[in-house]
Amino acid sequence: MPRVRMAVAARKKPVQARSEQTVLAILTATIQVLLIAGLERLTTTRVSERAGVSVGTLYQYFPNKESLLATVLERHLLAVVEAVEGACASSKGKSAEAMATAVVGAFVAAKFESVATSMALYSVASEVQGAAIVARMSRQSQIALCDMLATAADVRFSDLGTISFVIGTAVVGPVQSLLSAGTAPIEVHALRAHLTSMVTAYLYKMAD
Amino acid sequence: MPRVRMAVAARKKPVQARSEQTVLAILTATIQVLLIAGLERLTTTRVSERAGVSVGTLYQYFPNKESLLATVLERHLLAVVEAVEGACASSKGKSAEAMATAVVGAFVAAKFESVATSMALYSVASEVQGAAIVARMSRQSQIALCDMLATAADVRFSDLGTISFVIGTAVVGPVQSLLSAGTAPIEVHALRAHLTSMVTAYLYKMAD
Amino acid sequence: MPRVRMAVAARKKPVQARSEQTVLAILTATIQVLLIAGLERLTTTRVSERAGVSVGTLYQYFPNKESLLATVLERHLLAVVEAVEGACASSKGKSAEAMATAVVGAFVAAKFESVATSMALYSVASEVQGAAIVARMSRQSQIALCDMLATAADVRFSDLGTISFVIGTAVVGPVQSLLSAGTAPIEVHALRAHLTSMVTAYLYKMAD
Amino acid sequence: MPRVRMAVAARKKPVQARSEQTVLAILTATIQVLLIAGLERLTTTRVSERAGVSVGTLYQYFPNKESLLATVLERHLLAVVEAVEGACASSKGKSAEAMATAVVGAFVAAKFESVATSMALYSVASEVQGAAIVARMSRQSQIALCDMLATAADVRFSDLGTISFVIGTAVVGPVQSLLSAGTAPIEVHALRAHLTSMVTAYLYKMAD
DNA sequence: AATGAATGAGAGTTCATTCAT
DNA sequence: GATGAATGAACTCTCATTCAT
Repeated sequence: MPRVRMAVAARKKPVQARSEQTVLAILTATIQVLLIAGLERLTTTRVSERAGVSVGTLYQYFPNKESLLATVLERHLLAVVEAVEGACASSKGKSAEAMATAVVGAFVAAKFESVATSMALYSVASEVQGAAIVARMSRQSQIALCDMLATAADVRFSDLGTISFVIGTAVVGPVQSLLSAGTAPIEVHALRAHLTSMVTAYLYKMAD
Repeated sequence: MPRVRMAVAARKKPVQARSEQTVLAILTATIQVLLIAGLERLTTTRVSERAGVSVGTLYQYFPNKESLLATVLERHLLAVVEAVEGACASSKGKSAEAMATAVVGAFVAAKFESVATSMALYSVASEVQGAAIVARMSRQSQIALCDMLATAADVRFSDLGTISFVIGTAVVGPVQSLLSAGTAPIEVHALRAHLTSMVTAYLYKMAD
Repeated sequence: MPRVRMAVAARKKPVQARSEQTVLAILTATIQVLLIAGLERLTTTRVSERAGVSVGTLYQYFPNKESLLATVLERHLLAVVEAVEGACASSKGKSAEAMATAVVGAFVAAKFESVATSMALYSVASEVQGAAIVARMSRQSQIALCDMLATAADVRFSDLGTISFVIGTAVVGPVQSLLSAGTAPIEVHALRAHLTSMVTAYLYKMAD
Repeated sequence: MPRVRMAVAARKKPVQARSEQTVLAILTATIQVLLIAGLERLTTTRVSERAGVSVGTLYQYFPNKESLLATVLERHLLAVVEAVEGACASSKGKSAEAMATAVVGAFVAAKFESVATSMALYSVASEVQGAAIVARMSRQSQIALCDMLATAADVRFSDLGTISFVIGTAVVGPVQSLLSAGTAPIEVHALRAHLTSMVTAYLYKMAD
């Protein structure tokens, strides 16, 4: 998708600077339009207007609308996945409880750091194209979870695949639900505490 | 939507029967189109064609496309919620483990009973209108969870609101993820077992 | 146009009574819908609903929507023309001033007797079909004017055709304008007086 | 040269020129379709086809069908009103007869200069939106008539409001009737002569 | 590179009319 | 005769995308 951008990146410094700035403006505008107007009313013209460029310019950087949305979604999910991967990497060899605390903390922090973006992308994620990206990212973080869990200091797991799948997907629901709820039914720190407890309890229960 | 039907109800029995049949055909066709073409390519014409009726007929029963999708979504979620409510009602006074087993079992069964519908409605649920319906249904089942958990024979909970929120939303993620995954990473019965374990472990950990 | 109605009329008394009642209800409903919703939003369904009959019944009396509107328009214009014809007939042999007074008075009275209908039909009159009816009715009253003017006691006219055309069409504008004006710029009786003066002055000026 | 600043100014000229041409083509096509097909069969597609542009282009310049028709109507009426206003302005201080001759002449000339347009817009004028435009334009020319009549050299009027209302609306009927009549019942110059006589006679009769 | 006017397929929706009951 | 569900052609309007400038 970001074919053009990458191709240009390696060559011209000033051009790249301008391009990068333009691309960023477009991506930011996309999220804003998503929040203000919703996915259904998101049009390429509206995005380009908000970004302060012409439609033609938008199409110079993104081959079509779909790729624009895919890029926005991917960038967001990548940030979340990287946060999770980071937590996994630095928790290797620790106790299962420490692992649960680190991973849940990283995930919740990443999601709530850019609440607006997270909310805006909720609908994009369930489009055909979006679901695939979500699945890919999901798999990626499950691998990180697997790697981490195998090094747990206090316990040993026989079915790492299923366990990491369950953990990786179970924390998403509550967070998304809290994000999209108009009036928050519970506090963020309460959610983090509960999810940590849940994952911890689950891990020790599944230990051999 | 059943506005016309109700108004007519007192007068024409056979007419109503045909109407109901027509409405059902349209709802079924909607799910099929959702599965085959996706939300983006779902058009009222496509739905009516597949239902074997004219577009005009579709609009005789649904004021607009949005209401059609909302109806389909609501019907499905209502079935799921009712399954959960049923499990909650018949598990009152039992142990926390029995409760977890019953609720997770009911939820997974309901979702996998109509896999096609569940998958098809994934994208509808994240539309503006859809999110509200999901939220409403979610709240409804959390109330049932609350009522049930308060009667647990072996444990007592201090923060029922948060606990039922977490349980109600945490099981959704893994199930949805499994449904939308092209190739199943794990088995359904394994998922049910793990989710049951997770909820059970979580409940006993949160007990006072 | 009123084919069906006439055909039925000659045969069955009770049927005719019911028919006439139904037809009248439909015609009345048409005017009401015209006033409430306007020509653009007038649908046969809306008219039949308001008339308290089914669409099918409407189509039993009027072959199509156009004929319904034509009938309503024709009935109204016929009443106006008959009023003018009556005034013309009973003013034969009188002075030009008496003629002007009688004709203008009859026309204004007829138009303002059913203000609602007059207003409602304004738009119908300019449809293709409507324009023809208006033209026909216009011609009919011009003939009456001609016949009357030829018998004027105090003056004699050489170009009766043109004079009756001008009189017949000149009084329409001010009346219609007053009807459609939201806030009346002048009073009805002032309008009648002015129009009478205008026609009188015109007639004596055109006298040989 | 300072590209950015000039860019807007320099670009807009040719672009605007083309736009103006496109808009004109659409307006002309609207009148043609109105004449050929009538208001009922005037569709935005039909208009754009005749204008040699795509529907999308039409909607780039007119937000909806209604505004297209309103623009066409307003342009025509404005021309007529300006003709009347011109005649009024240059007849100030003259005799009432000179005033009548000038105003009737200007009105008839303006209407018959663009016979096609005049005829085409007859039906548009009676639409909801159209009636308001007609009323506004009507008022505007009545003001001009008032101003002029107040300066009459040979007579003085006590009820200028009513008189200008009657004159302004009375001349419309005969002209419109002549325009829409398939076969002309009278000649244009005869109409002008008679209307002038009528208005002149009326004015002197209403003089104090 | 940037622009934005032009495109036109296609979407949602309406409504005059029919016809089985 | 009366009914009103069903029909589907036709309409208005949108918007992703292109391309001459």
